[in-house]
Amino acid sequence: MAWYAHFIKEMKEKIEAIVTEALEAIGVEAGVVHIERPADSSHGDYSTNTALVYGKKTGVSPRELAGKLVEKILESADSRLGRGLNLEIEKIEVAGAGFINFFLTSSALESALEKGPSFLKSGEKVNIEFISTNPTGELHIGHGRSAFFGDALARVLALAGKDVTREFYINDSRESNQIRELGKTALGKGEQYKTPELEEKMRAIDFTGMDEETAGVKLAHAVQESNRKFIEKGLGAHFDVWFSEDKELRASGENGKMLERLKSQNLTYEKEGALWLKTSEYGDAEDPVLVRSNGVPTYLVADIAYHQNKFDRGFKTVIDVWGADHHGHVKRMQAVGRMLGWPKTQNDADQPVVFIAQLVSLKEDGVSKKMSKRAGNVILLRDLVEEFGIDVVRWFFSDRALNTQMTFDMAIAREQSEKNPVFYTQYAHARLASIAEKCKGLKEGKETNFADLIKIPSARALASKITEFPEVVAEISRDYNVHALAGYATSLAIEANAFYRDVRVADGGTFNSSALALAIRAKETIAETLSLLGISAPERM
RNA sequence: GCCCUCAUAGCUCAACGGAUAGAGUACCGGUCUUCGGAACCGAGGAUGGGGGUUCGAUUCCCUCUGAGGGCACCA
Repeated sequence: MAWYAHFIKEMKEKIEAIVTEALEAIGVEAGVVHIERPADSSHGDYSTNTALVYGKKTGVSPRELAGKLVEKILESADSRLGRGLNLEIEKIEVAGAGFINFFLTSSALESALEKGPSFLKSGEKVNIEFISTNPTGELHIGHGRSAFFGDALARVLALAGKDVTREFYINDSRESNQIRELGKTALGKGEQYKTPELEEKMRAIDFTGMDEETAGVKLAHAVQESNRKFIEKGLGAHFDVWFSEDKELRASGENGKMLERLKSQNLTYEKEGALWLKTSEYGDAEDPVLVRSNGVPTYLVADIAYHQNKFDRGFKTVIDVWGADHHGHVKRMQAVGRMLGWPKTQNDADQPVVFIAQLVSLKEDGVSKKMSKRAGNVILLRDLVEEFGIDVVRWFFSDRALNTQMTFDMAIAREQSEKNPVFYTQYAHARLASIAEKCKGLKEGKETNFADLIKIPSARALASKITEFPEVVAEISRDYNVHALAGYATSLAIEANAFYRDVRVADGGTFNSSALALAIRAKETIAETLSLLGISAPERM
């Protein structure tokens, strides 16, 4: 945990500690102190708005308070923190409305770069379920959001030290209407879900003698199998568990057990021949039906049993990534969670933790259209990947927040794919790789120490930006803003290109060793960030 | 009718309540025998309307307008 410890546990927290201590020395009761990474490198490596926040409480102007704080920090630095502070922080200044900016010494930056990133393993068991498309057809572009968000989030959480299980829930219960409809189609008694691809799968199966449910499950498994292959090979998303509703909840009797439990705990009642669940007593808008009047359970029984199953397997955090068309179920499942006593998250939030991916709408000739299978205007994820490549598609879906409403225009997608920011980032990586390769055949030149190198602003900005990596990962593992990865990768590429412009690593027959080391760390950090997004970092393009 | 989400540059998107609201793309001007020009530098261009809270609001609250989604004995 060297680098992570150095910069999060030591540097960031150390600054937080000395600011807090300075506040107390002035006689201010200190609460939360925010330490940030300023966007502008001229504002230092770390920055705090403490004086602005506490200025009013002390009746002093923010700038004046900031000045006092800096004075206290400098005063107590040697006695309280020893010589360490002087070795790591070169300059503290008051700027703007009253910000206090901290500039690291070159040796602090250098040692951070040398140590490289590593993370503290918490081993907290996290389950993340995503995609979970019905086994009635192929994945379309709407599934792309939850697919790439879930996959990248799982990668980030795993890197941040959590024990992550990625899970896919297969809605293959023979009791579901979808499966029955699919069965009808299989037996030639319906048209639901029929596509050329589905018909091809139907021809490969002998349905004679099967009832609708059996035929539906059979066909669903064929669809599921090809979807699974596409998800793994085409999308590069890996799942640890493929959870079959039909086998592991219905056939195993878990659904029945859950139903009995709900009844015995007096959480249900009968009305109009159906069995209802009292979720409204736990914050839900209205009570849903658990068992229909025809005796068949609804999806809800299985969904409750499924989530209970996850908690029973020891997961502390249970995450679901759903489409916006399911957002109405969030409150319902969380009401069930309170009902059954599912544990809260570390931040005392309800479980399951649900992320809602806004739906994707289509645009053609400037006109918005609703994506509809029946109208035939569905864009399959498969087609997108085939046309643009997985890197472009992944970036396209990952560089924006999950709650943005994206409209998809194929013409714009084509135009943008050629000038996609992902190429910009990959290009910066390839360039750095090329430099490193070139230096292998050269001798080390003179006067190449790091302190001199980072006198060049772009070199310093690049070094500082690289050291942000573990903080970016840590922050995403807290706030789940996966799209910040794309932004970080882009800013790394921007800094790398500026560095390339200002610093010659290889010149004549020799190379600058500290510049080369910085270039290599930049290359590795870009690659690692892209890899969290599931995007490749080619050595040459 | 009720509920959820969203509205930022011509376009696609950023911005823990903070510093001059940032990128990419498009358009305009420049760099140019390059450690890889898929690059670099410069210019113009934006917070839907109206209130409120705050030292400070794109961000929080209210309201209006517009867009998407939900409100099944479908999943």
